[in-house]
Amino acid sequence: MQEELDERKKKILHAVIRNYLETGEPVGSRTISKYTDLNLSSATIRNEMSDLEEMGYIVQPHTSAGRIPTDMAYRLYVDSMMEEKDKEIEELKGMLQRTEDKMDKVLKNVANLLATNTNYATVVSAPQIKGNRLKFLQLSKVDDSHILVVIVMEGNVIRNEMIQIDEPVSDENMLKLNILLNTHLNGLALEEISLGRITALKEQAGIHSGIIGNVIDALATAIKGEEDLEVYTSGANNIFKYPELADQQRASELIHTFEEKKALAKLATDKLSEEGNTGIQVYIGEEAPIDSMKDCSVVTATYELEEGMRGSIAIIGPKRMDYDKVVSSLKTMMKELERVYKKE
Amino acid sequence: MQEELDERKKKILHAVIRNYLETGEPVGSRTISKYTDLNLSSATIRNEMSDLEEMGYIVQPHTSAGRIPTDMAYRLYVDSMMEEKDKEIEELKGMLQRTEDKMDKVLKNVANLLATNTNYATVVSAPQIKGNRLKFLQLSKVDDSHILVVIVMEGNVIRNEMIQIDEPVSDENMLKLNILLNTHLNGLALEEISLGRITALKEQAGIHSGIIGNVIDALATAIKGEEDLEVYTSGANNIFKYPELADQQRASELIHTFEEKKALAKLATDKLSEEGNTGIQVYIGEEAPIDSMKDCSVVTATYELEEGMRGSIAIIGPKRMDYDKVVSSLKTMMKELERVYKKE
DNA sequence: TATTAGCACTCAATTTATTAGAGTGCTAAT
DNA sequence: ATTAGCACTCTAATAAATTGAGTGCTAATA
Repeated sequence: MQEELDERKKKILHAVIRNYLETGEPVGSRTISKYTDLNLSSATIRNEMSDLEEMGYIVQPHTSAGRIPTDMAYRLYVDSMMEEKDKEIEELKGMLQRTEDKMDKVLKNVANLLATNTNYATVVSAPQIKGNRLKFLQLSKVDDSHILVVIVMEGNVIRNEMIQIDEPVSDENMLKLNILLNTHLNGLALEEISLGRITALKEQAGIHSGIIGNVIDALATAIKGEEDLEVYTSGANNIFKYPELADQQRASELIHTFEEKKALAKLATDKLSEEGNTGIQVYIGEEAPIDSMKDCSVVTATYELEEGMRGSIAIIGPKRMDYDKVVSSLKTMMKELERVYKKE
Repeated sequence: MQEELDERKKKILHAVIRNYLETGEPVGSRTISKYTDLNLSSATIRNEMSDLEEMGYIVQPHTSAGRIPTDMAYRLYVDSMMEEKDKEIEELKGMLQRTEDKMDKVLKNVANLLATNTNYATVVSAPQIKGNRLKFLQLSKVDDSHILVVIVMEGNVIRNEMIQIDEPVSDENMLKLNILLNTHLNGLALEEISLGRITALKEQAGIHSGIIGNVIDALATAIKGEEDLEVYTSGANNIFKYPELADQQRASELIHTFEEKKALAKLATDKLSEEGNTGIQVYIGEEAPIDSMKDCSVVTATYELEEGMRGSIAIIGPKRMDYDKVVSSLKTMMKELERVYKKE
């Protein structure tokens, strides 16, 4: 299909897209003829548009209507026509400044900021830990039948697990257990905790060897829990601002997807694992890996807090989303996020 | 206004309500005349309905339409006409059986179950701790500039806080700090940690008195964090199943409320603090304390896991919700929840 | 040869008119 | 007290008419 577009066609296509982004209505030849600085009559534009349609960049929803851009046109637009406009989003900067240091609050905040700033729905996934190495363990006696296991992993991710025990453990023994476990397990990744090691540990634990098993289980569930990914969403109701998404069927599905969050997690991690890609991805319509988003565009970005701690942000809106703004918002936010977070 | 309703009027009103619950359409006199076992002609019904309208129990959306119940009628229905029908919901039982022991997972699960079972939107608020007494503290050295504070409160609620320190602390000193803090603070509620106590602690801490301040701060934020209430939602998209709620305006507002969760938390705790009320509350229309729910009914229930650990569940649907089912679902769920949770 | 004015034609969307039907209130008969 | 019967009302559904934005094509123009 598409031969190269000459300069004029590009300009016209650009005008059609921009106009459609603003209005959400099909764009007619007369509009373009007035809108652009090309000074061409509507008839000429019509001819050109006819060509563009043939090439697959625009379509008519019905015979006597204006044109709307196809996914292909958006793709072209996103790939080549995008101009940065950082200025508008400078305001975002510094808004993160005085936030708490609790990661979940920060991320929730990021989602909110982006959602209100862009008027699209936003998804932020918490960073995943790559290696999942154990930094240290801390057992504490809660009461005679419960022990609290605090697990600190690399990147200072902390998990708590409560384990039940049959008979009380003396304070000295608690101390011994702590030392025993830490000397043997610290610095290990989950995969490295072999059955052999566990048996060795148990032998050394003497009377309380049963507890070792419990601790290992706790460790496993904690690390596993770490894997099923926190996701923060905001601005889901923004979809109602775009008629093409707001009808019941679609809205219901989208809201459901947002509530479920599972599919979103997938979306977030999808490109995340790929090679050193800190870039920005744009999925247009069917390109998105989620069914309910067939009529949306999704822009995702990957951020990295420290080596191995990477999460992602996705912004979901109608296909006619303001790609420029979204992309630069994301860029600013990511820079800001990394800056704030790395300094502490 | 309302004088007492005679038996027949009650029956007719009941029929109107039930019918409207099912269909969502205004109910005409003929329908009632066939539907009930009263064997009255439509004309008679008409007369009675005219009376009921005058009394404020039903209204006509327009002159030549059937009648729909007013909030007052729903109120009457809920207060006096409700029959239990536990059977249908037996299936709910046991579904909680094999869940994990992580509170948040369980509650999320409860929300899901109720939402799918009732087809209404569901909100579950995590239990709040009444006294906020400190069970014990545990300081652990993470690295030379960070100490992890693990805070265990009554009811085995656990919080982690990371504090920064200027100079490294030796292992012995860590141990001393731990003992010092625990001997002085255990069993205290936040309000009881006076400035006097803090100063005394600092004196005894010697070189590391600065850390004491940090720990107290950590304690404060942890307990404060405990206060701003976790809320789990599910089935928000159920509102699209009821045309009277599904129009853009309303849907958008509702979804927003659901996403925000703040207002919901309010809703949940609203009646919670009141006297030993383990009962079920029904808010109809304007009765609800949330603006966006003017056209909804809200049924809330309070559950108690152990002394002082109380949370609440709310189910939100159209005014014509199936009150019977919702109430008995809630009852079953609450029993189940308390049973499962109290046994461990 | 590229551009443009002009015009007939198309088709969704809006408006207007028409009809159908559900439901009421009232009256007179039972 | 109840009910059959009928005129009346008003929404909702359907059909018909109108509007208007936009197109494609052709012939004139630069």
